[in-house]
Formats: sequence, structure tokens, C-alpha cells
Amino acid sequence: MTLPSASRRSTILEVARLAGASKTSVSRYFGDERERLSPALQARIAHAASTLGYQPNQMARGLKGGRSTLIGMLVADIRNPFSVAITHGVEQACRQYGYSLLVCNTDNDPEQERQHLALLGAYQVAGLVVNAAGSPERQLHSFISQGTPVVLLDREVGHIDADVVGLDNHLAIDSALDHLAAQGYQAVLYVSEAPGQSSTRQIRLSRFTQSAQQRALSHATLLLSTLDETDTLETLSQFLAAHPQHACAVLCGNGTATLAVTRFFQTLGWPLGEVGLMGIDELDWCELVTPGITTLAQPTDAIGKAAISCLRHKIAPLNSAQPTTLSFAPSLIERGSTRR
Amino acid sequence: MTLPSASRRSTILEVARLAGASKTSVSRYFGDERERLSPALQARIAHAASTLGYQPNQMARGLKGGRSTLIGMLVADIRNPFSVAITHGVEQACRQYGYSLLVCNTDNDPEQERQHLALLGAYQVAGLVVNAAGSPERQLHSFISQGTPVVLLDREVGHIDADVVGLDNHLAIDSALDHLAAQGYQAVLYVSEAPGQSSTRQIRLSRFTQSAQQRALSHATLLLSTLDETDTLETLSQFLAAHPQHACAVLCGNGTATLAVTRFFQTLGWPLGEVGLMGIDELDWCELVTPGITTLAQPTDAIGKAAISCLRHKIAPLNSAQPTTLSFAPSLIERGSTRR
DNA sequence: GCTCAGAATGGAAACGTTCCCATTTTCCAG
DNA sequence: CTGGAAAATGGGAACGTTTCCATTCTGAGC
Repeated sequence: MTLPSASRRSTILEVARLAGASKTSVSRYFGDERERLSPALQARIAHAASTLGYQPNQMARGLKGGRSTLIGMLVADIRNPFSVAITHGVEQACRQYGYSLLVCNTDNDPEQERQHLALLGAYQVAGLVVNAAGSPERQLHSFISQGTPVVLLDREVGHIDADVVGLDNHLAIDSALDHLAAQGYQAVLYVSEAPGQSSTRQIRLSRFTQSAQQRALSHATLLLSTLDETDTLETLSQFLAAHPQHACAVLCGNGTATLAVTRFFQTLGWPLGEVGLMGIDELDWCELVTPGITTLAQPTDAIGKAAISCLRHKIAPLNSAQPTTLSFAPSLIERGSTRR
Repeated sequence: MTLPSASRRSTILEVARLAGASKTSVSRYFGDERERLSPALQARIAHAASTLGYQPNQMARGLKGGRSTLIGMLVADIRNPFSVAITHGVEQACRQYGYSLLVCNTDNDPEQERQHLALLGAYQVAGLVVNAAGSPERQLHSFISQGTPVVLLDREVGHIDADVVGLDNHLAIDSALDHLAAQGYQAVLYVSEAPGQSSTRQIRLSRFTQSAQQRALSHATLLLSTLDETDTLETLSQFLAAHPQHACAVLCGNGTATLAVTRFFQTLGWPLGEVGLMGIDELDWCELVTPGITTLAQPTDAIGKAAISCLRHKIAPLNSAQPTTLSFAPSLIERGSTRR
């Protein structure tokens, strides 16, 4: 004889029966009206529930309530350590407030982004944290008009009534230039991935030009393309050649750029420091490449937490709070790559 | 006058009304019985649905069907690039088969693991991919007995009727030793994080000892503790001192160990290559630290895909297929750190 | 023209909750 | 005691689907 261990998940009704209570009371117990129940009843329900191993069915909950305890997060590139660090912060904050995080990676593909957004809608997420790949304005609008709050992370999107959380890009670029200037570099090349739809890349890029100009620094910019590696090497060499009497430095717009440029430095045999190198985003290995690469670290945990905090403020009341922009300051981690 | 743009999400019933059909037919259209409908009806429904921007409510679906299109994934440490790479593979495979991935990071904390598993159960995930932090045998059993297939990733867990997908650890250790021996190293120190509950770490560690012995290599092992950095440095120095007449090398059990050891090499001023260094797991920066660090790369995409493939085979039919263990071979990426 | 199989379609119950109400119980002021 | 408000509890409809079953429609064979 086999045990009838088909072991279906038990329901609220079974708990109610075992506890000698109504399903309403059990529902109250597991909802947030527990204190409305008499201590005696609470005890009976607690006992029955633990006997049966009862656990509320979130699907049913979501269906009835029209809202789940799920928070959706769109990440443009999950293989970027910076994105992971932020995701980690978001996740911690979610747990703290009893939400679960549904992380969707879009691989920087607007089509995948579209699909993922549709899915998150279908799962009635309670809020949305978006590190946009494309410009999904219409879809985001539809979330917002349905009352699902949206927070934009690191990248802005068209005209959306949403909070934006991220690095203070102006400050970051300015700090970097301050540091480089203070270290005696007189000509700076800014290297970035192609800005495309990314507001952050656009802002950093234009701020660089503007700010370098103000400081009367010789400067130029270089956009990485995954193709033409030789072209890129060429441009780098030319920059150095164009400033024979200046101390030159390269500033990288994000971690990916730093990685690529570090490789190029090695290919070209440029000594770190003599030619300065500095990057936005701190990475594990920056201290390993002798004499270390100077970076501007983003407060990733704080950014993640701030995102969830924004969401929470908009979830509970039908809060018409104005969209805010929260900008965080980077911190300078000084290493040998900017020491002449 | 404000527009009544409260814009609720439209339901199957509204589509049915607009299309002049019954909700049953609409349900069939969006389920997988579309071909049972006459072309005329299909067309009407398609039109109505797109007019209304209808999208099936997954909550209701999950509730009725008892199963969602969600796949749950437990990751022990999302900040480990190796885990991320695997997650990426799993995610791609999920998309390919129409599943969505609910990624939960446990930060190597069994308690968080417990909570996340409970949650995934409540969301009726269709399958579970588990990179275990602790030993949640009981919970996993309850998933399996409820018919939810489970795949173990990289780490085994107690006595669970589940497929296991991961690196062939014996092969990996053996390949590493083969390579080191071929390069002329005669004494090898194996560095690993403390094995704890991780079957992978245990297996690699014991295989190392066994295999090094067979090859008549001088060997020793060192477990990293996050505390006592000086202790660790001490042990490293002693190993070198103990083999004055041998060519020494260090083999790192995973990416974290490689990072830590590389730092130690720098602190101690050991020249890479003269003292050999090799690591399991390929990392972005391994080629940047001159003269490059030799690694064994795991086929992360293949591993992720295999995991989902296992799940799929068990989801559809009440398949009683025997649990399998899929082991993948690593590939050697040879660099200067193992060239004398 | 009639029967009947099979295709096409629809009605209604069920999934496990929540929440609005209604009902019962408690207890205190008069 | 008693009336009545407040506290405690329960009944049942509703959420948006899926699915079982019943019904209607179509056309081929006689």
C-alpha cells in the first residue's frame, strides 16, 4: 500500500475547518487584520495552519486583490557587474519590505524589453524598477495610468511621470576632471560606448565636452564600436600623438569602456599612469591591474534601496507625489593609473 | 472634465463581447486550442483583442490551472560572475520556451533560501532551478512530490530525486593538474573557499588531494577564511618555503579564490608564472593581469540551457524519467601565469 | 429529406483568495 | 435588567481564467 502522499497544497478552507473557524477569519489572520481576531482564535488558526503546512496561494491573492507582492525589475544588461550590484541592492530592499523581485534581463534589446513588460503586466506587479534598454514610453505609461508606480534606474525614458534614481552624472564627470587636472593631466580623451538610447551615456558625454572646455583642457571623445578594433586603436594613438607636449589621460564612461580601454593600453604598451586612466564604475579587478586603476564608485546599494523606497511611497496611498529625481554622488577611489 | 482614463486592464469577457463570441472561445484562442476555432472566429477574436489591448491575466490563469509559466531560480550568490553567467544561460533558455524566470538570490544564507522557496511555492512555479546555499531537502521534496520538477545546479543537495547539472569536477581538477604538470610545476597548493554545504567545493577539494597523490605531486590545500588575512599569507609563504627545490603553483577552486589569491600574489610580490597560478572559472580580468591568468572556463550557457531542458522534459508528461546527472567539460584557457 | 458523426461553439462551475455585509457575542451605561 | 454600541466572527459574491459538458451547426451517406 502506498501512502496517499499526492500531497496537494492545502487551502484556506481546510485550515478553517481544522481550526473551527471561517475562511474569512483565516484570511484575516494571514492578511494584515490579525489583531482583529481574539487571541484564542488566533492560536487555533496558527496551530491548524502549521499542522497543515498551509501557505496562502499568491495567485489567488493576486487575482482577487488585483495586485501581487511582486516587484518587476528590468535590467538592460545583467552581465554588467554594475547592474548586478544595483540589482542586489534592489533585492535587499525588496526583501526588507516583504516584496519579491522578478528580475528580467533584456540584453539591451528593445523587443525583449517589450515582451518582458507585457509579462510583468500580466503578473500584476505592484511596482516596476526599470533600467531601460529602449524607449518603452507607451508601455510604461500604461502601467502608470493603471496605478502601478514606476521608477527609472540610471536611465531616463522620454516623457514619463516617474521617479528617476541614479548617479549624479554631472557631478561624476566634474569630479573626474577635477581629479585628472589636479594630477597634472592636461589633455583628456573620453571613451564611451555609443550613447544610443541611454540617457546616462548621453549626459556624461555632453557634460564631458562642456566641462572640459570650461576647464580649458584639451579634449576629445571616442565612441567604442564592437567592430573596428583597429580603428579604435588608431584613434587612441592619434590622440596621444596630437598632444606631444601634454600629459594625456583617458576617462572611461562606464565599466565596459574601462575594460576595453585597459585592454587597449596593454596592446599599445602604454604605461598606466604615464598615460592616465580613470573610469566610472568600480570593478573587482581595478586594483589588480598594476598600479591599479582609479575609479569613481557608484553607491550601488544606496541606489537600489532608494529605488524601492520611491516605489513604496507611491504604492500605498494613491499618492500624487511629484516625480523626483534622486542623484547620488560617486566616491573617488584613487589608484596608480592617475599618478604620474 | 477629466477623461475617464482609469484604463483598467481589459478582460476576456470584454474581448468576447466585442468579438461576438463566448469567453470559452477567446480562452481557446489564447490557450493552445486555437486551431479548433473556425478561421472567421479567429479573425474576429484577434481583431477584438488587439483593439482592446487584451492580455491574459496570468494570475487567473495560474489560479485555475494550478500552474504558472514561471520558473523559479535560486542563486546562492548573484554577485559571483559565474553565477550570473549561468543565470543568463538559464534565462535565454526560458525565453526560448516561453517561460519567465523568477530569480531569487539567497546570499548564501539558508534562512533566505527557505523563505524564497516558500514564496516560489506560493507562486506555483512550473519548475525550479536550484543553486543551493544550504540543504533545503524537505522543501525540495515537497516540490517534487507536488509534481514540480527540480534541477540542481552546480551543487547537489542531500537525497533528492532531481537532475543535477554542472561541471565535471573530477575532470576539471584532473585537467588542471595535467596542465600544471605538463608546464613543469612539481608542487601544487589548492586554494578554496570553505566547502561548507557546497558539494562542488567538497568534490573538487577531495579530488585534488586524491589526484595530486596519484601523480606524485607535492601538494597541500588551503581554505580561505574571510578573517585572518595574515594567516593566509603566512600559509602561502610557508608552502613556497617548504618546496625550495620545486617549481610551485597555486590552483584556485573558483573565481572568488582566484581573485583573493591574485591579490595575495601582489602583496607577496610573487611573479606570476614563476610561481604558477591557475583558476577554475574564467573572469573578465584574467587576461588583464599581466601576463594573464590561466583558467578553466565553464560552458555556462550550455549549463544553463541544459538545466531548462531537463525541466522541460519533466514538466509536460508525468514523466518518471530517472534523475540524470549532466556533467560538462571545462575548456582550458592558457595564459602566462602557468608559463615558467 | 433524414440520420448521424464530427466539428464548432457556448454555458456554467471551479480554482483559492479577499472583502463587503450581516450576524452573533460581549460588555458597559443607564 | 436592558438597550445598544462595539467587537468578533461568518456567509457569500467576486476576481479572470480554464475546462467539462451540452448544445448547435455542417455536410456526407443513404
